[in-house]
Amino acid sequence: MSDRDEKSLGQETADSLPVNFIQTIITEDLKSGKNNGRVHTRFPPEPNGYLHIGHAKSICLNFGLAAANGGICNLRFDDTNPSKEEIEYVESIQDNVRWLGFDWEDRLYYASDYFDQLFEFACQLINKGQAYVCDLSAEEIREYRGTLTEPGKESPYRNRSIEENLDLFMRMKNGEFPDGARVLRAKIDMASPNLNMRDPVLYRIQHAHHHRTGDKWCIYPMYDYAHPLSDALESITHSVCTLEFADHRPLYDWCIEQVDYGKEIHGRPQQIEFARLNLTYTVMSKRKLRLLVEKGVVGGWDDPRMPTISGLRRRGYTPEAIRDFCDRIGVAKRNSTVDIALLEHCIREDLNRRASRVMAVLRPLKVVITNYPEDKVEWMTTENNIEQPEMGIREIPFAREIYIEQEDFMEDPPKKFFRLRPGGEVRLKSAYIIECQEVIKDDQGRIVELHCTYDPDSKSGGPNAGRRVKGTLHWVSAQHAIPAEVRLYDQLFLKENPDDEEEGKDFTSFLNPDSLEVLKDSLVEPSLADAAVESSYQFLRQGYFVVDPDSSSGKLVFNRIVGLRDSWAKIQNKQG
RNA sequence: AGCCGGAUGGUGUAGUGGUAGCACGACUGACUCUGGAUCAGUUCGCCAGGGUUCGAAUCCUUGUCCGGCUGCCA
Repeated sequence: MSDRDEKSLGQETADSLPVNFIQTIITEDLKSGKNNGRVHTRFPPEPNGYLHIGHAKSICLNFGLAAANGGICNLRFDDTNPSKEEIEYVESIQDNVRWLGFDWEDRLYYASDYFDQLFEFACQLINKGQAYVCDLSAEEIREYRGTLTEPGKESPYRNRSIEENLDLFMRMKNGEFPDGARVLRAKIDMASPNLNMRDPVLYRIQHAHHHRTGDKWCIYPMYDYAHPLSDALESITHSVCTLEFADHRPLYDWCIEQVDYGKEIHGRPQQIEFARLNLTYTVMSKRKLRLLVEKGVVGGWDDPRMPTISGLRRRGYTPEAIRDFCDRIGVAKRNSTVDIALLEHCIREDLNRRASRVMAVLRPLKVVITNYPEDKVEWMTTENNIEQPEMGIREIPFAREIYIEQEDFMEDPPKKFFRLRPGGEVRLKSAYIIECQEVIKDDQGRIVELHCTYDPDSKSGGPNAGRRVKGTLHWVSAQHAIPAEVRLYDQLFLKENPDDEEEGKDFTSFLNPDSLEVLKDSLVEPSLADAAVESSYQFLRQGYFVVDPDSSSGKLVFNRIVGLRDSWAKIQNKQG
């Protein structure tokens, strides 16, 4: 593991990476002796969808902060709404967090673990006169709440007796009332400028089957009530969440303050908000991602074009690259949109170091080397990673008939085209220099084959290999190459900010129709025959590719993770 | 309109009263049996006005702009 990898796991933060404002708060807390020097964070996903790269930021932050300060981090499922949550999601979330490289050890919790205590706490609030059962309908509650500028008005049920509230709440719990008939509300302040404090709902009736508690409950606590108290019960010290919860912090604090959950032993958690991650050319909301899955725009939550952890994994991103990315984007309170190019940089940097170089021809063009013996096969030596000599060398077969990339030949090339042209010379990587003698075309005038000659004196590694030509091409031997399917992925959206939905358009109208191109007739060098699923390679001169789980014995499928930086493409763009 | 946040190069992020830095991108050039990688270099910034101060991105003030909040979602 590199230095950076260790750092991002939090074992080492002292050097290089700038300290974020949350670490500053923790450092001060540690100095002042707050929480007895404990640092305890949590990652609290709701199991209603797959995790995405934005969650990775939160995961790295929470686990990283804990580890960097000698603390611990819990994984807790915020499963307070059974109508939206599923077991599939709790499993995928655990997989994702583990795969990213984080370990919650024995601290896997569910908000539903606390339903009994949460119920007791609610009774406690009722007994203190700080909560009441309200019979207003959802619409009435909305009307009574007032607006941003006008205060709300008190519910007619606000001053029920403690006994009546207790009785009603118990009967809510016992299933005597239908969904929506009554709620339990906190008695705070209907005139508060903060709408969250205008007697917020604490419990609602929902006759729904819960994936963990089954049919035991038909009342479920709201996030604003369950979250602070779950934090408290887990002795969380720093409860890190995203910006939109800042307005809820007074309510968070109210719950912590009013409920007697054992502050002496559990302490008081502090909520701290940071800005969620946005990425160019992608959407991040679970709702929109789910829509893409449900409408079949993509193949599933793990489609390689999705910004989900599962999607990135299948695309070929590594945990190291994702953690590095999360380290680099920083943590602040200002909303911002990170350039997707930074994510791509991170995976290129990681794979450049680790991936073996191999030869693969995506769109094959046949080349016959006319002066090369018919039956001869030479095994050429080539390095697995020229910058990492310890990764070793391997042998690749060379013969009279080979394939090169279609785009590496032009009959009438523009300026600065360093590849093969009629009468031109080019080196075949780790083999010989060849010269193009003849272009063979079919009836329609399409180029189907090239006849070339090779310079026997130019063999790579040989005594006379020093002769230089401008271009070097990758290739595969026709008789040895194995077929492969290659899936070329591109951005899912054409618009930099797909959330910016202009008049009448929704984000799906910005979808990139060419976000996936499937190549069925690609050819790869024979050493790849047994390539394992999820192993990644650099296809020389082209990019990084990973073996997709759709592969089976005899049928290799590769996903393009990311292309190499391509200065030729830039030149072409400039030339128009 | 009320409350809460926030404004530093193209993007992200440091700097907390003393020379505005780092990363990504872009652009030059060197090197190259990957038009990759690497190396060297260039370009570009403190939202605006006023004030405090020897000195302000930083403190005060006024304004502007941006984001969030009116679920029995989280």
